[in-house]
Amino acid sequence: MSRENTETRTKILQATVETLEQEGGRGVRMGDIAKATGISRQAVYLHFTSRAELLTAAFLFLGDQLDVEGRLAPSRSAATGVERLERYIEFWGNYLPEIYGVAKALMMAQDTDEAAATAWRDRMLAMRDGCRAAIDALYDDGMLASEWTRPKATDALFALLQVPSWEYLTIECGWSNKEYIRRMTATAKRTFID
Amino acid sequence: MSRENTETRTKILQATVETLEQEGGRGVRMGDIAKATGISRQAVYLHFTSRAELLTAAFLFLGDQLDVEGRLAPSRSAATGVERLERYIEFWGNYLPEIYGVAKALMMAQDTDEAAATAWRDRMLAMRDGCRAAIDALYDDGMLASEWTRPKATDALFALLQVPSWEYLTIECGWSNKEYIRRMTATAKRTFID
DNA sequence: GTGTCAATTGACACAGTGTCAAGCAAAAAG
DNA sequence: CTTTTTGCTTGACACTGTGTCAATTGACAC
Repeated sequence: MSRENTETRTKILQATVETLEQEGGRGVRMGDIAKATGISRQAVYLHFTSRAELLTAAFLFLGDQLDVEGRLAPSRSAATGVERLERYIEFWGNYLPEIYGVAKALMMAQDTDEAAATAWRDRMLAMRDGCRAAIDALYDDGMLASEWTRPKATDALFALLQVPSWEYLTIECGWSNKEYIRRMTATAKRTFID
Repeated sequence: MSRENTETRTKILQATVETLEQEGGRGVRMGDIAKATGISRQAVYLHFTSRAELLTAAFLFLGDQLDVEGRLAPSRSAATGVERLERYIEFWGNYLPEIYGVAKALMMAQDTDEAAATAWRDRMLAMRDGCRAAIDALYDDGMLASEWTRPKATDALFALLQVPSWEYLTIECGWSNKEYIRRMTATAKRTFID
């Protein structure tokens, strides 16, 4: 498992990300990834013990490539709670389409694979933390609507931003990503700000 | 396929519903359902051509058992748009936990099975219609917030009520069902009513 | 008795994951 | 310039779960 940072390992991850992105996360088998990488199926297992581990690694790999930390900076440096909320939703709305393929595959693997479930949960907890920070910032400004406690508002904001919800609105309903961000921001502000 | 309404067919559906409810829709195989029914695995295939067909039939069967139509009546007979919205969310919040097991199984089958995907989509379109009706009623009362068109508001309301969102808030975050209904109603009212 | 129908049993094809062992080729080490 | 090591290949195989097929049984109907 995970023979350090071999060149091949990176090529596998790259191919995984590309293939999943292309297929929308659906129906991608270990053999497909091997073929896309240009190696044998068994070679993939020399670097990743299981499909779940590969998907998890690919998700983290993509996160690095996309510079999540850098993208979160505008939200983190916001002057007000409202601004922080706005910028966080904007980050999320721009980030989601880029991770969608890999995220979808990991979500789907969740159903049958315990390891994938844990991995996905961990990743989502990290995202939830951004929601918590935005809500806390609102609260510190005295702007959090009185009906919400901070934990409940965090739960609700994160629920609002769930992947399936984005999936439904953009892919199913045909909303543009810009519209998704605009309307979700408006909804969040109406919901959480007094 | 579907040899009319044999007694065995009903027993299979009943066992399917119970088993899925019990297991939260996860990890239930054709053989498990056969065992729960007290028949052989092959006998199940005498009544349902595929797992997808069985799950779909179980979903409809459960819908009848739970009297969806009857439960929707309060929302349909609401005097005002606001009331209609409130009652629809209340219906949905009480309905969802009861169908969760079967719904989850059908949702999961979606990922690999085209027939299951279509079946689930159809069922959800029916539910979406309730959202549309509630939004239309609001609009007719002149209460729909100016930033929303009726179709967009329908999309958004339905997205708010997605199964994964409910799943997250109740199962993951531990919200009671009552709290889910209360907070979702409040959120919807803040979002869609001017 | 002879059909017919529902269900049983057991075998099997198929897809996909994951494992194992033998071999091979090129780089590293003596 | 051999030997060893490393990374990969090839091919076979176990396992799980779905769906199919054929032969058989048992009951009830005519």
